[in-house]
Amino acid sequence: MYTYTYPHPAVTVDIVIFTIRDAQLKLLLIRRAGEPFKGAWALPGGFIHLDESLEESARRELQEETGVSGVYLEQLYTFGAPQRDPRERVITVAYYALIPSDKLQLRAATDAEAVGWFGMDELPALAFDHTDIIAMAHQRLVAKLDYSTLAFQFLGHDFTLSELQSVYEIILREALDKRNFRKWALALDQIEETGRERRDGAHRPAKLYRLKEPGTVAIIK
Amino acid sequence: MYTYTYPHPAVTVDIVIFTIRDAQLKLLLIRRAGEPFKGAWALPGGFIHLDESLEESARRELQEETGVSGVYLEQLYTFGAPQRDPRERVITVAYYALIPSDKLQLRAATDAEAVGWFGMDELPALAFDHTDIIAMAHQRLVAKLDYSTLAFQFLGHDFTLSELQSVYEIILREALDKRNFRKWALALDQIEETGRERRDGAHRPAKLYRLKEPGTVAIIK
DNA sequence: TGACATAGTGTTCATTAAACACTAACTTGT
DNA sequence: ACAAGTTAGTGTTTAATGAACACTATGTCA
Repeated sequence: MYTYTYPHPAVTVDIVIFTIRDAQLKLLLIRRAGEPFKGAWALPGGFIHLDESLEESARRELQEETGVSGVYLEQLYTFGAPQRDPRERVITVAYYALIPSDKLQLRAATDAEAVGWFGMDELPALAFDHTDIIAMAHQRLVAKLDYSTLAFQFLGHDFTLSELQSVYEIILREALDKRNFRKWALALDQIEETGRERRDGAHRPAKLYRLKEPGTVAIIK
Repeated sequence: MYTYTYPHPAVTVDIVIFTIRDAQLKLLLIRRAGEPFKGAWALPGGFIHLDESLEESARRELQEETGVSGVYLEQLYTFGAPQRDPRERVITVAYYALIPSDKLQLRAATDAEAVGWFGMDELPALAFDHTDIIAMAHQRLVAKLDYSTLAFQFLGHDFTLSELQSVYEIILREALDKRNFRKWALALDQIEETGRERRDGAHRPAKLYRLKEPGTVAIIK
């Protein structure tokens, strides 16, 4: 038992984990095992430990749910409406993470049927205020495409320009001009040729590029 | 006494309250009355009440410290390093607020010597991690000038274009071209002439403008 | 009525963004 | 071996936006 002289809220972290899969922007949901909202889909998350920072909590949850580490993770917003959890006052610090498609295979079927990837258009009913959290994460993601190199984090260590363009087109839901896109991407001075090529299918092979500073998301313009 | 079956952190809100005064961007600090950091300057803030939302907590603190309400307030970031408060685990949800200069006179001397306005260049040593919080708030403020009409919130109900330009110059710390600035400001389609003028001093009077939608901060371009 | 101080006003030039179509290189099937 | 199919790769022109720049207008006050 833990006692305090004044009331304390519980604090959780929830994570919106985005990836690109089957030419769609998808996010990871887990099916709730217990009450409240038992059986409903919800964002992965959980209570923070008192000896870890908020980001450490988020990375721990991310690791537990997907097995991945070292990916892009950013604090999104803190949600704390008094009745958002029917049990007690729970404040959640929401994060969002971007996972490159090639890290996904590592953990195809995690935990039987309790976890699933959902496209933004096919979200099920969600527990708590998780619909709001996802909406805000999506909004932030789209906004950041405009002024940062965030989207590069969806790609693996090396990638082709067509793959990069495809990430943008999927998230923005619009076709982009190939020549203008390539000019723009190269002018950012964030990527360089690896010297190798990707060949997959009956067509000309594509040059592979890599980020000059893989971990970094640059603010542009 | 309040007891829980697992440990809970304490949750506070802290507010970076910006205003423009004496041709400087300033923020409000209060001198801590109790331990820890007794006597040090700190951001206004306090523990949340369990029956109010985070934003309500922030507005309550803002009201208590400055007497103002109805001003721009936005959640900034949540800080939760395990040792940021020596007493117990405290997570703080930081907000920032912008106060028009003309609302300031209402509360010239609040609480004797316990409160003061400080320019960004003359910040004293601060309690907790408040230096980090202020740095992030300042960064956000500057960034938002570029893509929103946030800065308009520093002005009163009506204002001249020169006053508006001066807000930008103070925050950006650079001189702006008058003609380009005016063209830009009018092209935003966010302000309109009131039909009145401000006359103050031995020179031509300036037209007064007002926001078309006073409460709103528009995202531009 | 002249000196002073801030308000107000357009044009030119440079940079950036948007539109647009063909050739190159590989695989596969005949 | 070559034709068909598929994706990779490449420049130029035009429109829109941003940056630089100087003078006149209108008030107050001595």
